[in-house]
Amino acid sequence: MVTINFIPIDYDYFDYKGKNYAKIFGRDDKGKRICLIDSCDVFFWAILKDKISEKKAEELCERIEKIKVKSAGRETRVLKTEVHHKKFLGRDVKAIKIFIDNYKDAHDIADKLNFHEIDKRREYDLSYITKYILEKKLRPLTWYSIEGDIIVADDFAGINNIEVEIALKVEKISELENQPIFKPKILAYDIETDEFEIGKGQLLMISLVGENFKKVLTWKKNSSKDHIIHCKDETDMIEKFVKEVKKYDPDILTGYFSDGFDLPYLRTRAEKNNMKLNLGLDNSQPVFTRGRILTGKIKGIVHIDLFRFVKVVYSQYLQSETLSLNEVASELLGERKIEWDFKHSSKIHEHEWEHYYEYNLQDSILTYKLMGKLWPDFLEFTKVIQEPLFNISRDSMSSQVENYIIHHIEKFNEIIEKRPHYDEIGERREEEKYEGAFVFQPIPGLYENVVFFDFTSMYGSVIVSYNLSKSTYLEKKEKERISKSSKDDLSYIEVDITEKKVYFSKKIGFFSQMLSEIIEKRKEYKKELNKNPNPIIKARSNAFKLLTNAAYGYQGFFGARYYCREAAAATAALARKSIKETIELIKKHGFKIVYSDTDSIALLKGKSSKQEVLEVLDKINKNLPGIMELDLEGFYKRGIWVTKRTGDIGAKKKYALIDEENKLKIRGFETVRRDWCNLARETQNKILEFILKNGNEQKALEYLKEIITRLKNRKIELKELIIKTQLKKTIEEYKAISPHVIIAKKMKEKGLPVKIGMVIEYYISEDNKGKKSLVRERAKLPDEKGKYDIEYYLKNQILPAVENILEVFKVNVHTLLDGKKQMSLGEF
DNA sequence: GCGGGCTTGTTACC
DNA sequence: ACCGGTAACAAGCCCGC
Repeated sequence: MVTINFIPIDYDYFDYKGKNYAKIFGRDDKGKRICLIDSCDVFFWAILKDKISEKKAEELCERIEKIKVKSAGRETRVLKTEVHHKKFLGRDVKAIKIFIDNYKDAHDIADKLNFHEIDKRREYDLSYITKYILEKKLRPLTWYSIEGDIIVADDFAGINNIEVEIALKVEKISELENQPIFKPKILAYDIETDEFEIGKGQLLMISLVGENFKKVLTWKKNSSKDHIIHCKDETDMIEKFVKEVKKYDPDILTGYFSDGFDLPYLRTRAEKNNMKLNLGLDNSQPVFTRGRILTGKIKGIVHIDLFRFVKVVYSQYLQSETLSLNEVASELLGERKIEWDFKHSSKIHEHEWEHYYEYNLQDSILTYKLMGKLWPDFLEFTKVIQEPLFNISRDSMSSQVENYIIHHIEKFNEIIEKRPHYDEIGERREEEKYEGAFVFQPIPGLYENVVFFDFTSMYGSVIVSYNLSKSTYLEKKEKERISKSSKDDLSYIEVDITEKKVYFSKKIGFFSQMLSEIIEKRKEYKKELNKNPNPIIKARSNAFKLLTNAAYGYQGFFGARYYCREAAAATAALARKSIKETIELIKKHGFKIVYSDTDSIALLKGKSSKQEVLEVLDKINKNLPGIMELDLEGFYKRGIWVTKRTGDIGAKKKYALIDEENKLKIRGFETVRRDWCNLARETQNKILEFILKNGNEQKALEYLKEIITRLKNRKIELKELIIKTQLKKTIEEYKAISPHVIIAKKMKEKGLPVKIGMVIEYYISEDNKGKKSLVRERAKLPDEKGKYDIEYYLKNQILPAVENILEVFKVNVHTLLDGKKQMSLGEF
């Protein structure tokens, strides 16, 4: 028996003699590669109908214990059963815990449980790894002291063929009180190819970057540089790649979009060359699972596609308009890719190869640095949610919420709800949309001294304050039963969700309880962060913040185990009610409301002092229910709201503010929309800035005239006129062929990469400009020859971007265009 | 073949 | 299919005249 300190990094499982085992890869405190083999009880639940007595339950157990299932060459039987008092969706239930040999047969055995005493079967749809973590409490990225026996020669049919220094059969697990800092060994990689479709073309080079480690493997032109390793051919290069990875021995192998490109491309090329891409610690090849997106798993090494994590966890904080490596790295690291215009290898000049190698290397350098920068987020997310790093790096926010619930439900004695079946998802999706947030209809104008209030985590605090969830939702019958049993003090609340009324128990449910703990922790770590700024606490606080924000969406998401449309609709309804009441209260204090959207309210300070505004805020807070809280978001010198393009009413979700430090805050305007050309965006931005700074339109008008003159004289560079639109589906799927679809087609014909999610760039030219010509007929690729269409850019880009803003000052931009001297106030 | 209303599609706000 | 609804707006589509 040996004892080691161990941190679990990657989880896998296997069958041996019909039984399930977990195989956990990790390190000891000296950095040695360790593999643990362990097992846990395998069971699921049969929830009994309400009136089944203890005695009947015992009888049923006997019958269940006789069940046997034959499948896939093994026979699984029920090992034992136990009757337990559990909770299911907050209700007390009697349930039989059914222990079996092999988790894979849980479904089949569950199917055989067609006894009339049984109401529901649950927890047969959790993964073995999730079950294992729950049962044995060997949580990822946490240090443990492990006692166990060294696995020798033929144990588990030669499972020790794994390339690890120690393999242990676990006997005892105890968490270390003192948790040392864990620094994973990270290796980043990136490939370059001639084609962008998996299965086409060849690999040209592969770069690898780790700590004090950089290499570019290539079978193309020789280089005198040490870090550029020459290979005989593609096969040799792939072999060397595998060797280099094994030698470096990383915990994490990371790429950017590597699930979708680098790893499957490598795998396909290896196949074509009749060789194995045996990266796994047991020399297995990467395994790809086909979801909506390909996912590449390597045994023992955590393969992380950084793009996926950035998309789920980081994108909402990023200013970047795309999530390309270049933009994300430049925002988060302040470093960019090396410039390189893609061309086929046959067209690359001899002297250009060195540059191409450095380009390839830089991508891995950026990926490596990004992984380092995001590591605290990976670590904290993993520790909070308690699923393996591999899943954490890929799961959607709804899965993260769900996994948090699964790993924190034990103390509620709750049996876990099942995942909805295919047809159930279909039904949920067909349900009608419920009414959402309230948006205030603004009156267009320029306002002085604007104050913004907002509710902190509004939807989350509504869910907690009113106890809105699947387990607290009362069907009509239940509601009536409750109202009969306790007449004086109503033990439920009624919520009007527009199309009907719904009811929720006041007895706190686990969802609200968990969410209130999440919100509490978020507050706690935010406070700690203010005292002691550090990346780990920041990441932890952020993890709780994201969970808080996703909880509402989760309950309204059709794929959720704890989906509850009524709870989601009630959350929105109570938020609407709450903000409308707050608006009325603020009005009663003599303030004018100019805007409100979902959880924020804009009011005019008028002649009141800041102090008086804060006093009103205090008063409102004293009367808010539960944990709901209204905050001061900020004081602004000025703000502007404009009319919609059609009609005279004020546009919602479009406004611009300037704070006391002259910082602009622009929402919804073309300035912040990437599907408008830079010229229109920058012109609008400048005009908003002039207006908000000066409180009038004079300078803005001068500026606008100058831009128009420059455009009319073709003095504006083409790159300022490029319009960018994302391709959201394949070209064939489009019913309406808009300019960006035509351009995508052109690109494809040219052999350029065209993929879903790509941002297509184009400009509008003068060519084919007939009377009824469509815009798409004049759209051209940025490097395509042509004259940009001055009229189009004036009429469809510049003027629409500024006319509603200047209209606030009664300036008609169309008369400006005609060259007439048109100044403000002239018209009325 | 023209114009306006409707649909499709993208992006933003919260 | 992989979190919700609200909203603005461009461009294409389509139908009645």
